[in-house]
Amino acid sequence: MREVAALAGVSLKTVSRVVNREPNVSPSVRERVERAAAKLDYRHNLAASNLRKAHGRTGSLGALVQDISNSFSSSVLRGIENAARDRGLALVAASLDEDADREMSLVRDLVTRRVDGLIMMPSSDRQDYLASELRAGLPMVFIDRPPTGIDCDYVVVDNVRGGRLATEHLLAAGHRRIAVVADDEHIYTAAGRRAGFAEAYAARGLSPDPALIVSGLRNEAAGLAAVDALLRLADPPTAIFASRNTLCVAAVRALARCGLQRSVALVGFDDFPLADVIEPGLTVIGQDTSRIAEKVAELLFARLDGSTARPHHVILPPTLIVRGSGEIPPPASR
Amino acid sequence: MREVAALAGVSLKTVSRVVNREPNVSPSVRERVERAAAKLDYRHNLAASNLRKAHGRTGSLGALVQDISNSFSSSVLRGIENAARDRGLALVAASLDEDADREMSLVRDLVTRRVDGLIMMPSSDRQDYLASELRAGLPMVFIDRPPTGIDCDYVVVDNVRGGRLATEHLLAAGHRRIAVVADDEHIYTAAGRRAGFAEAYAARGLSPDPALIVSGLRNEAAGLAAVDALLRLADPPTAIFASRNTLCVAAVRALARCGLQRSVALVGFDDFPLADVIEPGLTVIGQDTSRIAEKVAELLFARLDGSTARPHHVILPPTLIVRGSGEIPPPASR
DNA sequence: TCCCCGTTAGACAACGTTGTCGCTTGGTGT
DNA sequence: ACACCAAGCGACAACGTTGTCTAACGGGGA
Repeated sequence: MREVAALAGVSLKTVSRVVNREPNVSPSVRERVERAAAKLDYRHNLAASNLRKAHGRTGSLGALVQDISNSFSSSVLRGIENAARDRGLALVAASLDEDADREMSLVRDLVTRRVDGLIMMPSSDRQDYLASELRAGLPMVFIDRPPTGIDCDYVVVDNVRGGRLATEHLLAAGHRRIAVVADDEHIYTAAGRRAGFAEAYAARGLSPDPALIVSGLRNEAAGLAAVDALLRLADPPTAIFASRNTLCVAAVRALARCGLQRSVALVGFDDFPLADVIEPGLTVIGQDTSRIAEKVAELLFARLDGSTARPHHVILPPTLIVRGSGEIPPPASR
Repeated sequence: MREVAALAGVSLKTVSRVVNREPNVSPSVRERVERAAAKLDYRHNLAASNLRKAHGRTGSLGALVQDISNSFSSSVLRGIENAARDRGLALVAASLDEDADREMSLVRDLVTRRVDGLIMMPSSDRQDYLASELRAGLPMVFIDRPPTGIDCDYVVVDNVRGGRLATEHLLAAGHRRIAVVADDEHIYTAAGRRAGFAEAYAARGLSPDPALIVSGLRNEAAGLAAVDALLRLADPPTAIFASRNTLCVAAVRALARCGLQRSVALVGFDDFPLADVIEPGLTVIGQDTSRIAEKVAELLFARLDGSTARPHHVILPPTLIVRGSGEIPPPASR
C-alpha cells in the first residue's frame, strides 16, 4: 500500500480511501491510485484491515462437522455455505470423526483465528470448555446434538420421534422381531432413536427382544458384522431398524449378501443419495438438511447481529419416507 | 494482552514470550502470566500474530470445489483436509457450481484473506486472471481440470483413457448402439471422456451413431429427460455411457422407471457410495479420490516449502470397476 | 572487592491497515 | 474584498502482536 501511494504520488490514507470506495476522492486521484495498484499487483490485506477496523471481526465462520465426506455432513455444510455467502462470510470447515480431543483442538484453533461464529456437530460428551467463549459473546450454534454443560442455540431433529416413527411403521406391518443396529449409546442421536424404538413397543404393550438390539457400532464394517450375526440367529429378526446412514448402508450390504433384501424389512435413519434407486427402495426417516442449515444460519446470524435473547432450541420433525424396503411384511403374514 | 501483562505485573513482551513458549522466562513469571491469562479469558490472536511475524502467512488454504455436497468433491476435500491437518493448516472451502463469475470472486476473496495456497476445481474457461498471483508466488494446484492461460501444478485423471475404457468394455460385449450422456462439451472432463468414446469406436473401425450422443446436460433433471428420450427412439441404444456421476444417477433412475435396468447396459464415470448395492451393481470408471487428494497435497506442500520447479502435471489413470450393469449383453447376442 | 557473563525482562518499532482530525484549496454569497 | 464552507487530501495514532536491542540482576572467578 505504501508503494502504491508512492507510485501514485498520494498518501497511504488516500490509497485506503480508494480501496474502500470511500467518498471525497477526486476521479483523477482515484484513477491514478487504481492504475498504480494494478501495476504493482497490489492486493488488499483483509486480516490487517479487519484488525484495524472491524474490532476483530474476520468475516469468517467455523464449521465443525462429523465428516465432510459423509452425505449428511456435506449437505448441511453446503446449506450453511449458501447462507454464509449471502452475508459475505467465508467458511472454515473441518471434520471431527467423533473425536473429542480433535473437537477441542479445532475449536481452540478457530477461536484463535477469531472466526465470527461457530457451528458444530459436537463429538465430545461435554462442552463446558466453551463456557468462556460463550460468555465472551462468540456466537455458537450446535447441530444434530445439543450441547451439554453449556446452554446455547442448537438445531436438532426429534430423534425419539424418528425412532418411534420407524418402529411403529414396522410394528404396524405386523413385525414383532425387529432388530436395531445403532452407534454408541452415549451418543445423543443414537440414544434418542433407541428410546423411540422402545417407546413404540411400549405403546403397544409389547417388549422387544434384547438379543436383537446391537449398539456400539462405530462404523460400516462393525455394522456389517452385526447384521450378519443377527441374520444367522436361530430365530432371526424379520425387520431391521438401522439408526444411522452408514449402518443402514451396512444393513443393505449384509442383506444383499444373504439374498434377503426382499425378505427382511429395513428402515434407516438419514436419507442419502440413491436411497430411492436401490432395490427395493430404502424406506428411511429423513432429516431435512437444507432446513437444518437454514435454521442454523438464521440463529447464528441473529447472534451476529447482536441478539442476546436466551438460547433457542430448535427441534425439527423427521419424516418417514416410504420407498419399499420398510413395507416388506413379516413371513407369517405372507 | 495488555491487560494480562498488567494483571501479571509484567511487560507485553513477556506475555508474548509465555504465549509462544519462548525460552528464558522464569517458571514463576510464566505461571503468573498463565494465571492472569486464564482469569481474563485471554485468547491469542492469530491474525495479529501472523501479521507481525509470519510475513503474511495465515496458516490457511483455500479450497474451491464444484459442489461441497457432491460425493466426488467432498471426498477429495476430505483427503485434502487430512493432509492440511498434519501441517496445521485450516481449510477455507467453497463451492463453484460451474459458475465462472463465482470462481473469480471467490478467488479474489481468498487472495484478500491471504490464504497460503489455493486448490481449485476450476469452473471458468480461462484462468489468465490468476497470472499475477502465480507470479507473486501464490502456491496453486488445480484438480480435475487443468488450467488454461497459465501454467501451474495440476492433478487430473486421464479422461480420454477413461472414456475409451468404458466404451471398449461395452463394444467388447458386442454393443454397437452405445449412447453417451454428457455435460457441456467445453468442459475439459466432458470433452476428454467423449473423445475417449470416439477413439474406442475408431480403434475398431466403427463409427458411433451421432443421434445417440447427447451433450450439454448440466444437471440430473436434464440427464433424466435425455435418457428418457433416448430410450423412446425407434432404434434405441443397447448401452449407455454416462460421463459424470449425477448423469449416471439420472440414467439409473430413467432405466428403472422404464424397467430396463436389466436390459440396457450402463457404465458411469465417477464412483460413488452405494454404486455397488444397487441392482444390478453399477459398473463405473473410478477415480481414486484419496490418491488425487494426496497428490494435490504433495504438490502444494512442496510449493509452500519453496519449490520453484516447473509445474508438475499429474495425470492419474482411472480404473474400470466391474459390477454388473456394464456387463449386460446386447439383445441380439442373448 | 571487582569484573564478566548468562539469564531474565522491558522499551520500542514494525506488520498492513483505517479512524480521527486538521490543513489547504477554490468557489460562493454579500 | 471578505468571511465562510465543502471538498479533497495528509499526518498521526491505533488495532494485537513479535523481533530487536538494551538494561538490570545475580552469581562465580580472580
